[in-house]
Amino acid sequence: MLKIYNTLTRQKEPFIPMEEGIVKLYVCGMTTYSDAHIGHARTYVAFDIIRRYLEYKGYKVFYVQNITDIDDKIIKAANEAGMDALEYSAYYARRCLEDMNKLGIKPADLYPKASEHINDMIEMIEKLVEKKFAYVANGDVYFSVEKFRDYGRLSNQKMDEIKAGARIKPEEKKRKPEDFALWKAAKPGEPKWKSPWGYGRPGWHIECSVMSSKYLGMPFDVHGGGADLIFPHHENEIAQAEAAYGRRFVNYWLHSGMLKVEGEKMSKSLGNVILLREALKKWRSDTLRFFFASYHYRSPADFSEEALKNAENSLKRLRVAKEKLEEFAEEGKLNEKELDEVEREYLREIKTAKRKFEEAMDDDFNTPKALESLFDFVKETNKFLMEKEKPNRKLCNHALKEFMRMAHVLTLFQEEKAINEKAIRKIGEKYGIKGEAKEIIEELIEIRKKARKEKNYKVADAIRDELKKAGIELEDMGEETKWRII
RNA sequence: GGGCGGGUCACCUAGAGGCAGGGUGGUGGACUGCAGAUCCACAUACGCGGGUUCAAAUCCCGCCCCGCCCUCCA
Repeated sequence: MLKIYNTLTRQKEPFIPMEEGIVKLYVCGMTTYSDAHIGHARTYVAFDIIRRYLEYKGYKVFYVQNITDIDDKIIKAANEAGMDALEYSAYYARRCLEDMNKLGIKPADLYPKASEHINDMIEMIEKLVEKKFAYVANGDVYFSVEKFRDYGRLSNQKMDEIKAGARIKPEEKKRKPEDFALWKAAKPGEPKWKSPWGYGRPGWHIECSVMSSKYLGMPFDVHGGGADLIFPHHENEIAQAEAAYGRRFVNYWLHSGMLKVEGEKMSKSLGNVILLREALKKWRSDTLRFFFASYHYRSPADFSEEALKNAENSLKRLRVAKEKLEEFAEEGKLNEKELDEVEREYLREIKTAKRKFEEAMDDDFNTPKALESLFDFVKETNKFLMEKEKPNRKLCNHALKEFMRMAHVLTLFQEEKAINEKAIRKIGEKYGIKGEAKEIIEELIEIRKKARKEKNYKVADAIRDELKKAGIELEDMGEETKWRII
């Protein structure tokens, strides 16, 4: 039974979707006025894993993630760059999705853009005005927070506390400080759309209420986002949608913890914002994903050189075991009757690991705990392969399949590692070998084998070192030498 | 000031009344020409001070420290 921590109730609740077997998931996407940073990466990996686990459990997941392409910051940045705001945000939206793709995130089913849903937003705002939850002031439209009784429930704040922190900016025409804009009258140099209140543009919060309910219905199952969005963004989303339609908006609210860098918060003023594309130059995407998976999604995570190095080493342990299984694995139906006692024991361990994995993930997507079961699995695999010179190939195949199913939920081992062709060819040249990188490696291993036989360890070690620098690790197993990409 | 989440070995991270789990790193052993990988073993941890309890990392109170939010941040 899957249990999920619901921000709305501040406790873990059994997960029951509206429609059996189907999960409707909405996650707040990016405001695209610059490249994605590793904080975005953290959030979207977290929800990618959540989505994958739901799919693992057999749910059909419909995943919607919006793109905010109308926003003060976009307009400001575009104006500074002398560009059209929508073109500017489209450019960054493309880059952000590209980066997420490189990170290895499974794309959402739909990426609706705010600018393409203006009419839907106007409709919802009209409804709110009609129902007196919103008021028009000089071309602006504001939501009247005091009209919505439940306001503050998600962020667990009392109204007077919210009021105490609220301000009215000079250009705003709202009646109460806690009110928020649904529609803003156009100013010179801003993108604008025609509305019943004159030309203008939507406020930020309305797009999510509109697009999520449009594509997922109301109520829908899961709404997620970074913890920084709980207030006011998600609080406002609830107010808008529930006031407009008079019924519940979302059943489960999920929030991912914030990412720090070297123990400090990541901020432009500290100058420690790390862009995802920069991080990807330094770390492999699967290292980054392992790193994110090694934290529970609700906890704050700390991006540090040491922690990433740690992740890299840890992941290698999993990978080596996986590759060992791959060597023996052979398609075919596993016949349990053919197994001997050692093999049966291994089969039992596989089942145990899988059970523990599911228990961990069922407990509010506890990925660090789920990783434990993968490491258990690896230990048992290593022991098993150590004991069996010729392990049952079907059993290895079965083990590999089970392992990969779990690993894939945690976003691991999705892509084949590429050989650094250029570097290998260069080494090949040195030894007078031509051809495909793989052939070069095989030949180098032959040369080295001969050298080792002659106890010419200088040559043998040189080849090993050079290959290692080119990303190929050799492992001597008696007579045999195996290689792997690192 | 208010709301929320934290402080667990050298490092990263689970656990939330009953011998503190996993990974990285370290040390020793097996294997090895060496290295790597692997296995076995070992060491090291619950921020501080009170309280409740047969029993507290876990519950309560106080304090210190860190992070997030408090009107447009994932």
